[in-house]
Amino acid sequence: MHVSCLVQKEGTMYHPGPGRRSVNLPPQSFPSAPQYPDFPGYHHVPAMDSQAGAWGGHYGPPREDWAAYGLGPPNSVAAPMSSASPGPVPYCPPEYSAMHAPASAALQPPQDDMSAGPGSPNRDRRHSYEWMNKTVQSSSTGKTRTKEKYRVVYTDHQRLELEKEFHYNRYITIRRKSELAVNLGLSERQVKIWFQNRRAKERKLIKKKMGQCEGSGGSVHSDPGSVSPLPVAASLSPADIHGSLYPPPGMNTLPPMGNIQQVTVGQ
DNA sequence: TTGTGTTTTACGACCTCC
DNA sequence: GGAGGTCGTAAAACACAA
Repeated sequence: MHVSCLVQKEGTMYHPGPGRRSVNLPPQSFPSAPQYPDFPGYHHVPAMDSQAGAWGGHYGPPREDWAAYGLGPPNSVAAPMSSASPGPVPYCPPEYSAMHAPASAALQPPQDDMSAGPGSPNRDRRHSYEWMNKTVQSSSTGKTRTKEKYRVVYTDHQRLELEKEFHYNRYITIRRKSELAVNLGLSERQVKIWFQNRRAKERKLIKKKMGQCEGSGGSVHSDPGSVSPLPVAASLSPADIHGSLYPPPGMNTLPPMGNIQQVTVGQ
């Protein structure tokens, strides 16, 4: 498979273009300095570079969608972290670093309202997460619904920061999860589920695009060793952090959760 | 408008790991 | 047992054509 095939298409996913769900994001610039001081385990893995596939392949080409976001390190939203020690450099593919905007300004404050102008599709979403403190039970089905509404729509700012975090790392650490939850006004559970859904979405997209590539004459195996067919293999997994190969292609493996906790807790 | 298809949250079931 | 993982799915939110 040629990853570019995937990237090209995925690039439209969050592109604030004329397509549906135009996010109307304001221009933002984020500090480019590597962050994640709390997570020294996310070192850059040279082996992944050599594989030209993991991140490099899948996310190699500059993504216009992220450029449109003023792509930067994902945790720029976490103002408290900016004051933390720089710490070890997290995993960051060269291509990603190259895309970083100059560290001219920190992330603007959550401007949920900013992008929700009269014509913004967000105008109805603002503060859509205010319901979040209730736990109700569905009267009809008996299913427990943790919220008053079945689901809420996250604000563009929330999604942007989550996407940035995801772009930076497919697996969020406990600590980052907590920080994101606080900074975005979400629960940790929501952040966790968002990442789960996001990974599922990526897998789905890649699966779909793999089929398209194959159908269009492209060979999935044309670049052996460059990238795993599974997106999870293209991400930095907790096991990668510890230098192990993860996951075996096509294997429904789970990240060693204990590793995550060991890495993130108590630092 | 309305109907339809897609995407986005949220959950449950089941799994592995500690 | 609890944590978080994937997978499948429900249903709201959304985009768009008719």
